Amino acid sequence: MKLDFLNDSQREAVLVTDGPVMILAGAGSGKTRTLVARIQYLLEEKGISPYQILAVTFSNKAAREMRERLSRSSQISIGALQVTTFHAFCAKVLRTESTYLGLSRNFTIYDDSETQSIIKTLLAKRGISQKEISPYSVAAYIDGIKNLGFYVGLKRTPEIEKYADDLRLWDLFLEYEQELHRSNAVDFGGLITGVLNLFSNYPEVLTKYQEKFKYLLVDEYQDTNRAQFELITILGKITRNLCVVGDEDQSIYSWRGADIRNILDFEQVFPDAKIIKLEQNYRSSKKIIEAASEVISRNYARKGKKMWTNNQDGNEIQIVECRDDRAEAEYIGQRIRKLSQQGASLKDIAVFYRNNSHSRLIEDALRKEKFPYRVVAGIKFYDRKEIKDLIAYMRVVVNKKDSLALTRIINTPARGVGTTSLRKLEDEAVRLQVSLFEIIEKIVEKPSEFKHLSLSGKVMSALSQFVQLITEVQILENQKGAPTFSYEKLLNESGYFEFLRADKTYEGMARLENLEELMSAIVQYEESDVEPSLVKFLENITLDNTVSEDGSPVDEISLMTVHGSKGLEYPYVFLMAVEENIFPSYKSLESGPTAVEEERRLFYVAMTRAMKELVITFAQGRMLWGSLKFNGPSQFLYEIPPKYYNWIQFQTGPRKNEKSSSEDYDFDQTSQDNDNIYYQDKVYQRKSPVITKMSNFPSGSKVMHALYGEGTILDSEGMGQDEKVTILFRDGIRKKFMVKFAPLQRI
DNA sequence: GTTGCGCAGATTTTT
DNA sequence: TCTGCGCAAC
Repeated sequence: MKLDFLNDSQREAVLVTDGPVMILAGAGSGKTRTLVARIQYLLEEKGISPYQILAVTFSNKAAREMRERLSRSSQISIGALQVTTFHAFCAKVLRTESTYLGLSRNFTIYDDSETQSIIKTLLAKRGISQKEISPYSVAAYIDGIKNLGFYVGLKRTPEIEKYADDLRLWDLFLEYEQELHRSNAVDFGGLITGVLNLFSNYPEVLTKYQEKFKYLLVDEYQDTNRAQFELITILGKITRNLCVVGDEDQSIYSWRGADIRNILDFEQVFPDAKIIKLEQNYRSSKKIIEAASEVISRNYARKGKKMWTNNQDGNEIQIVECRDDRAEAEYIGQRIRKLSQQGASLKDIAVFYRNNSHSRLIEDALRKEKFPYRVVAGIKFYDRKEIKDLIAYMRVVVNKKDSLALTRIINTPARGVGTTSLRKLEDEAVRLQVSLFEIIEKIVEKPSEFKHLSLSGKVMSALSQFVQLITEVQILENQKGAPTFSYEKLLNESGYFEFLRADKTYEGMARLENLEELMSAIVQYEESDVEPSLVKFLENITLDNTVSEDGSPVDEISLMTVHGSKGLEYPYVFLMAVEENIFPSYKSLESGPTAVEEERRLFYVAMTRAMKELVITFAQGRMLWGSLKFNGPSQFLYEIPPKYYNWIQFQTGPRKNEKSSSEDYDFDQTSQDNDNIYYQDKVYQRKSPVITKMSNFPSGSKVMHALYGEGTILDSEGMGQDEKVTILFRDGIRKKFMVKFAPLQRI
C-alpha cells in the first residue's frame, strides 16, 4: 500500500498502529484522509479483519463521511467494519445484551424533548412550578450526571457528590431514572452509562467486546465526554490499541458535556501515548490561517499547535462595518451577487451566524436577490408535531410500556379521551402497578371490573378501538416486519389522516405532505435493511434525525450556525453579526473567561472553514428583542492583526427606488490607499477598529453626568433623537436616560 | 375540555 | 418582537 500521498506526520499517524496514540489534527489538515488510510493500512497491510476494528465518532455526519471515503478507496468490503457513533454503538450493544439489564430489546430511545416531557410530569406531580425549577435545568443536571459516567448503583465520586448535594434535584434524577425504566426507555446519556453499567456488572460481557475489537479509533475526540472516554478506555484496556483524533481548538460543545480534559490529560492517562500533530493546513489561504492562528493563540486551555500552510497568501479578510442589521443583510446579498457574476457557484458560498435567529434577515435579502439558499438544520423534520404524533403511534406498537408516547396520542385525533379520563386511567395504572397501555387493555377486556372508574360509553368504545388497532399492528409487525404497511394502517385507521384532510388550511396541507415525506423515509429505510422492522426504523430516526437528501447536489447558498459549520469547508465564507454580546454571547461574557475561550474556539472554527475569501460583517445597530441595540464590534475582531484584514464601512444609501438600488455598488472597482477605499463615487474610510459611529454612547464607554457623576454605559437603545442609555454609576445606581435631555458627556 | 389573554424570557443543540 | 407558559373564562 502506497502512502506517498500523505505528508510525514500523516504517514506516521497511519504507521503507528499499536499502543495508545493521540492525533491532534488541526483544521483542514487532512484528518479524514489520514484516518481512512490508517484503517486501510490495518486491513490491507496488517491483515486485521474488519470485525476487529471499531471506529466511533460523535456525529453521524463524521461517521457517514468516513464510511463513504472508506468504501470509495478500499478494495476490501467494509460491510463488517463498524464505523458508527457512540450512541448507535451503545444502542446496538444494549439491544444485543438487553437481558442483562432488565430491559427488553425493543426499548425506546428518548430524545431531549421527551426527556423534558418526563421531567415536566415529574415536577407537576410534586407540585413544583416550572418557574421554581425549570425543566431545562433539571434536564441539564441529569445530563451532567450521565456525562460523567454515573449510573444508579455506581459508587459516588467527589464529582458526583457535588450533584447529590442538591437533594431536590438528586431526588428528581432518581425518580426520572425509575420512570424511564418503567417505560422501557433509555435516554441519550443512558445509552452510554447503560453500557458502562453492563460492562462493570458482567465482566464476561466486557471481555467479549474487549476481545472482539483489537483496534479502536475515536474521531472528534474533543467532543467526547467523560462517560465516552471511560467507555473507550475500558474497551481498549487489554489491547491498548487506542487511537484518538481531535482538535482541542475546535471543542465547541462543552455545554453538552464535552470535556476538553479528555484531550489535555490524555498523556496522563496513557503515559506511553504517542502524540502526533497534523499542523499543515491544505484548506485555506495563508492570510486566513495565520489570522485564525493568532486569534486562537490567546486561549490558555490548549496543547498548542502551530498551523501553517503552503497555500497562496490570498486576499485580506474583509471586515465590514454596516450601519444596521438590514444594511448588513443587503451587503451580503449584493456581495454574493457579485461573486456569482464573477462565476462563483452558489454551493461554494456559505453564510454563518452565531444564533439561528440571525438567519431571517439574510434569508429576506437572498430572496430579494432571487438566490436559492438552504438553511442547514433549521427546524428539524422529526420535530414537527404531526411527525412526532405518528412516531408516537409507532412507538406504542413497538414498546407498549412507552406511556409518554401513549399519552401523546391517546386523544390525537380527538376521540373523547380527555385529561379527566386520562387522569383516571393513569391513577388506576399506578394502583395496579402496570403500564398505561396495559391498564387500558385490561379495561377493554373486562369492563365490569372497572365500573368504579365510571368511564363513559364513548370513552370505552374509543379505548377498545384504539387497543384493537395497536394490537393488530403489533401482530402485523411481528409476523411480517413491514414498517410501511404498519405505518399506513396506523395513519388510516387511527383517523389521523381523515383528521388532517378535514383541515383545509395551508398548514393542514403542509402537514399531510410531511406525513407523506415520513412515508417515503420509511420506504427508503425498508429498502436499505435486509430485515426491516419498526424498532430499527425508530432507532435510526432518533439517533440520526437528518433527512436524507434526495438526488443530485443543488447549486444553492448554505446558511447555518457556526456550530453547524464544523467539519465543513467553503471557498467563500460570510460570518455575520460579529458583535460583542452576540459573538461572544452575552451569556459567555457573564460566566467568565473559560466560556469566552469556548466562544473564541467557535470563532476559530468559523474562520477556518473559509478556503479563499472570508468576509466578516457586523452592524453598528441591530434590532434585538424588539429594540435597537448597539453592541459594538466583537473583541475577537481586535485579536486579528490588522495586516490580515481590510476594515471597510458600508452604509446603504437612500433608496431612490427598489430597482436601481441593487446597482449601487460595484465591489470589483475598488481601489484603495492607506486610509480610504473608493467605490465609484463614494469614499469609504478604512477604519481602524474603534468604537461605532451611530451611537454616541456605545455600551462600555465612560460618561460624566452633571448630577450623578461618573458612570459606565451598560446598554444603549434607539438611535439619533430617540437614543436611550442605561448607565451604571459608581455607587451602583442604575439609571436610564434619554440622551437628548440628559446632561451627559463622554469622558 | 377548549380558547384566550397577559406576562416572562429569549445561545449554541453533533447524540 | 415572538413564543410558550399558566391561569381564567366560556
